[in-house]
Amino acid sequence: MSANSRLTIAAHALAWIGLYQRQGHEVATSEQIATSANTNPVVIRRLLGELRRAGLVESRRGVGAGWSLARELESMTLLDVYEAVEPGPLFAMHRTTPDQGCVVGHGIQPAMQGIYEGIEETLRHELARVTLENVLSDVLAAPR
Amino acid sequence: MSANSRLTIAAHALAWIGLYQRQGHEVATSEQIATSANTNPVVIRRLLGELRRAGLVESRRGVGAGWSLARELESMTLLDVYEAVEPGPLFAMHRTTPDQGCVVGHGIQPAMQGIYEGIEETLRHELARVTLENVLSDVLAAPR
DNA sequence: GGCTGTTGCAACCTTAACTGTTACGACTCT
DNA sequence: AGAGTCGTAACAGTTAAGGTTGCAACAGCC
Repeated sequence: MSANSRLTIAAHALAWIGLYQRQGHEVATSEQIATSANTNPVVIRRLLGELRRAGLVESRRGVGAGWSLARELESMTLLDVYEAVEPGPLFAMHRTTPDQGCVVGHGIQPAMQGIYEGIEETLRHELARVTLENVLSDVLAAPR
Repeated sequence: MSANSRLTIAAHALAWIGLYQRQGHEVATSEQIATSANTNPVVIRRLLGELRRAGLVESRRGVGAGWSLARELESMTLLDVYEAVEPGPLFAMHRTTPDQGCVVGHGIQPAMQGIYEGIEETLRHELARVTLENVLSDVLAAPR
């Protein structure tokens, strides 16, 4: 499957901002987060832009600009982040419509649709069980 | 996320072979399956090759060649198919190692690893609940 | 023994998504 | 006015998947 690191990087950025704010700072810059995640600031800005549209972070422009949390880490779950950065469904249907004259070709899409919906619902439930506060705690609990 | 139709096509192929065999035929050809799935026979052969390595189907060569089920549809689950055709994990880590000198950069990977493993375990459990017999029943239950 | 139909597999192209990078305008504080 | 940072567009590079063509290998049949 597509090795998709968007959720990982987004969680990284949120944990970084949260920790930085607890250390007394107002805002974090995309430059700082990018250094920690070992990537490009534009990548971080793009991701945080999606999180802002979802109401998870806020940004400030001008001198002293940067990013801050819009809510407490306790109130954010991985599901919130997942929905903000992952557009499509987990499993896709055929790229081209199967043969509707064939019994299987005709019935396969509704069948798989129903199955996939149940599975994705379970996935969302699991993602909703993990808060970003949990993530940060786990991060800080790592042996050094 | 990656729109990955491999699981869908593999399930389609298995359901097709299963139904065809119930209609009294010995083997199904990649050509027939490709027509039903509206794709190329080589794509089907590649997928079925992976299912054969997983012990789900068998192939015969020469005249009268084709594919047949290696087990009953009742004994195959979507997890079997998923493991056969999806190599990597659902969520990926950073493409480049994060800054190990940063607390978050150092702890994020083990933290997310643990979280992701739990989620994937749940996903596998859900996939294991659906047999290919369930899939075929749903296919045949679709309104025409 | 040759013919035929199908698998097995390699090679290549196209497409799509994501990442990385550069560039520059917009904004706001000093 | 200057400076630092966001916002965003544009483009190249990478990877995975799907689609296509071609052909050798195989096995049954005449």
